Amino acid sequence: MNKYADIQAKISDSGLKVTHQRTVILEAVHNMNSHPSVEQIYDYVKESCPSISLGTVYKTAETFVEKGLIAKVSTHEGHMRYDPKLDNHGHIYCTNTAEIVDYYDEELNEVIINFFKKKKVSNLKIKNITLQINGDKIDPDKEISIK
Amino acid sequence: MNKYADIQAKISDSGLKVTHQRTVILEAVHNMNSHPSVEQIYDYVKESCPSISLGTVYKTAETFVEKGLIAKVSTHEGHMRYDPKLDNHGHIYCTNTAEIVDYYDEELNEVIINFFKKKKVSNLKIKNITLQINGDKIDPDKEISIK
DNA sequence: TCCTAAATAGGAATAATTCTTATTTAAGAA
DNA sequence: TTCTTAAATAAGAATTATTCCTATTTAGGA
Repeated sequence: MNKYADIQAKISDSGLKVTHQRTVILEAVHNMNSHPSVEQIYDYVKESCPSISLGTVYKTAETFVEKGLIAKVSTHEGHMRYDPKLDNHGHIYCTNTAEIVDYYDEELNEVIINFFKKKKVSNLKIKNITLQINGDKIDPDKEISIK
Repeated sequence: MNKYADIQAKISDSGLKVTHQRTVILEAVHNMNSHPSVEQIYDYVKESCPSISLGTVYKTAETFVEKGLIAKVSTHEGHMRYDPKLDNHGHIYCTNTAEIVDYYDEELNEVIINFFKKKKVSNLKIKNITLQINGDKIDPDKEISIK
């Protein structure tokens, strides 16, 4: 019984060696629920892996992005954050609190997908499409909702 | 007859002192036609203002963003670039060449605007909405087109 | 022309990220 | 299981990006 079994399966399936560092880093990105930065991942994984080095976290996060295990999101300020969710969704970035909030809308997805079906982008191999809303959170103690 | 007249009017109208540095920096962002980075702006303006300091370019670019004279765009890699165009448009970011290409589509604009009219985002003061397509340019010598 | 608050140059300080290399380790082969 | 080896990691140096500090300069109003 290994609580990391599914995480390790993902790493292995992507063709990477399963190391303790990679396991805890991928688990962190999945469980932190906050689009963490490298530094935040580092702080989190030090609990279960105190000797891990920051360089390893940088390198591993990028490796996971290359392998399609996680996604990266760059904030309006140009800071890199990581996201375990690989499905189509948008991001709200709060410029005052640095929070990233996911939002899902099937209709909006469809409209965008249809747009790029109809229009032809030539000479470009599209990797991803991101719709990001940037703004200030008005009351920092309350949630942002979209409905 | 001052070739900077319109540029300087913009600076002045936004409530900022009109300095030579600000003038050439704003002119650079408008005329470089390439969503330049701070470093690129710095190299460009050194021609007409050799003693300008890099710190001034950093500070001035951010000041212009605050005043709404230019926009900032963060690439998929988290690097900051500046954009003189303030109207609604999307960006294609080429991950292999670091180019940013503008694209305009009235229909897509409308769809997105309508979405945010219909849906209510609460507790957020929206500053801007960006739709960015990230991908590799296939033939680096040819243009990207969208039609 | 004078005055003053704001802007700038220059460089130091800090932060973010990548690189280097010796050591360790995963995982396949024997 | 043990051996082998290429790949991964730790640690910290190096590099790059950005901000900060302060003395000097300057725009623009009085």
